[in-house]
Amino acid sequence: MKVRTRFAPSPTGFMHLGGMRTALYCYLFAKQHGGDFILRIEDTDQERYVEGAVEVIYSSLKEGGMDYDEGPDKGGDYGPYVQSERKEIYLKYAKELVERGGAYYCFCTKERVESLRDENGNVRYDKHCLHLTKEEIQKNLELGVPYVIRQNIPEHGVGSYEDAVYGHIAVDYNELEDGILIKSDGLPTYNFANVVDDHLMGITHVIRGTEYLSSTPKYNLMYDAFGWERPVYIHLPPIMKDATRKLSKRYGDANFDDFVSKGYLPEAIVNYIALLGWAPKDNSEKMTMQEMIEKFSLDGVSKSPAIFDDVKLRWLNGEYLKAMDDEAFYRISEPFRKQSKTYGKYDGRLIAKLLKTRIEIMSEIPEKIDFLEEYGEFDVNMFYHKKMKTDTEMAKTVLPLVYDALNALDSFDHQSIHDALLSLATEKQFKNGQILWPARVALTAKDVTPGGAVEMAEILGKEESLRRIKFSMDLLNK
RNA sequence: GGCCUCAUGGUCAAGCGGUUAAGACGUCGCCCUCUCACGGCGAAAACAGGGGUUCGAGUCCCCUUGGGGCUACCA
Repeated sequence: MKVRTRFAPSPTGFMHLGGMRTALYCYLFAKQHGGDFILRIEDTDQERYVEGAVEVIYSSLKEGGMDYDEGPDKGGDYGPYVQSERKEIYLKYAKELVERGGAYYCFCTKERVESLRDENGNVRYDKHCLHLTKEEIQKNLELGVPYVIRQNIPEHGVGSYEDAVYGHIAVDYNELEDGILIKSDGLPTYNFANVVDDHLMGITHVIRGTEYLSSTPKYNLMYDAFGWERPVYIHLPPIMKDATRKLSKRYGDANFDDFVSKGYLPEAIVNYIALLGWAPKDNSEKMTMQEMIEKFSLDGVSKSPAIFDDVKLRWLNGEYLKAMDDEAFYRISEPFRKQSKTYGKYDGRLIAKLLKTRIEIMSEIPEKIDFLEEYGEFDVNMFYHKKMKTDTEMAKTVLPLVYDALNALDSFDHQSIHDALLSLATEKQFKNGQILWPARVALTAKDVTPGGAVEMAEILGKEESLRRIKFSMDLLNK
C-alpha cells in the first residue's frame, strides 16, 4: 500500500517551527517510502481565521523544500483540500455515525452544559441527550432547535493502540468526554473533520504532535464505528522555547519567515529542526534534504521534548554559508549588504568574500562592514603591538615605505599588494607583522578588522589607501 | 485535581544488560596567524533521587521528584 502522509495546519497566523518540523517529518517519511505528502488546510474555526495565512503556509513549505503532492493550490484526486469547502461531507458522515451509534444529537443549551462543571472546573457532559427517543429528536429537528452532534463514548472499557514512537498507549474510556463532532454552526470540530478527512484522503500514517497522544483512542472509536481501517500513529515530542515553555505561535516565537528575514537560510533552518527530535543512525548533522529522506527512521525519533537552541542553529547556518561558493554568497548576501552605509562604495565581491567566514547569519553583515566608512583621527597607541614588536616609532619608519611601495603599484590587486608588502618586509629585514600591523591600523583606524592589511587595501583601492596612510603619517608626526 | 507521557553534560543527542558513557553546539586552552575570523589539536562537563530484578543496570520493574500534554461548539 502506498504511504500517504499529510500536514494539516490551521491558517491562524504564521508558520512556526514546530509545525514546520511536523511537516518535514511527514515529508521525509512519505518520500522515503515513495509515498505522497498531502497538504490540507484545517480552517473549521472561522473565528481564528487570519487573512493571508494560507499563502504563508504555501510559501514556507516551498522555501523549506517540502513539495507536497496534493493540496489546495495543487489539486489532487482527494480534494477539496480545504476543510471549509468540505462542509457537507462532514455532516453526512456525522449522520452516518449517529446511525451507527457512534454519535448522537444533543440539544442541550450551553447553560445546561455549563451547569455540569465539576469541582475542578471541568465540564463533563452527562449523556443527557443520548437517551432522547427517536420521536423527541425528530421533533426537535423539525422545530429547528439548535443542536450539536456528540461522540458517544462507551462508559466502560479501555481504548488502546500502538504508537510508532511512544509504544502502547491505553486510556480508560471514562476519562474521555462525549466531545462535540459537529458544532451548532454545522461545521465539524477538529476531532471529527480530522478523522473523516484522513480516511477519505487515504492517509496511512498520521504524524502530529503529542498533544493528541491521549485523545487518539477517541479517534479510533470513530474509525471502528465506521468500519474504517485505523492509520498508523506517529506522535512527535514538542519543541520547547526553554525547559518549561513550548515554542508557540501565540507569542510569535520562532516563525519561519522571521528567521529567513534575519538572514538564516531555509535549508539550514529545515536541517536544524530535523535534528530536534530525531537523530540519524550515523549521527550526521549537516544534511541535504535528499540525505534526510534516506536516513530518516522512526526509531531515531525521540520521545522527550527538545529545547530550541538558536546558538546551534546559528552555527549550522554559518556552516551553510561557508560551504557556498563566493559567487552564490555574493548574490544571496546582496540584500543585507545593501543595508550597510558602505554599499556601492566598494567592491561587493571582495566584501562578500571577507564576510563569508565571519558571520553566522546575514543580519550581522551591516555592522561588520560599516567600519569601512568610519575613518578619522584615532589613538596612535594602536600601533603598539607587543608580539609584533611594533609601536608608534616603528609605524613612523614603516608607513612611508608602505606608502611608496603601494604607490608604485600599477595593478592594485590582492596578489600585487601582498607581494609588495611582503617583499618590503624581506628587503628591509622586518618581520611581516611589523609591516602589516601598522599598515592595517593606518588603513582602518581599527584594532580589529575582518581581514588583514592586504585585504583592507584591496577593498579601499589605491587612492583611498594612500590617502589613509598619509593621514596616519601626519597623525603620527603631530 | 484526574488521565496520558517524558527524564544521559548548559543545549541537541548516541546508547537498546557487560562501553574508559559516543558525537555535535557552546565554553575554556593551545597551534596557525598582521588583528578578527576560518582551520587544526586538546580539555572541562551527564546517566534526577530511592528501592528492587540480575553475577552484572544509563539500559528492565516500582516509587518519589521534576517537565510536557490532554481535560473547549481551538486545532
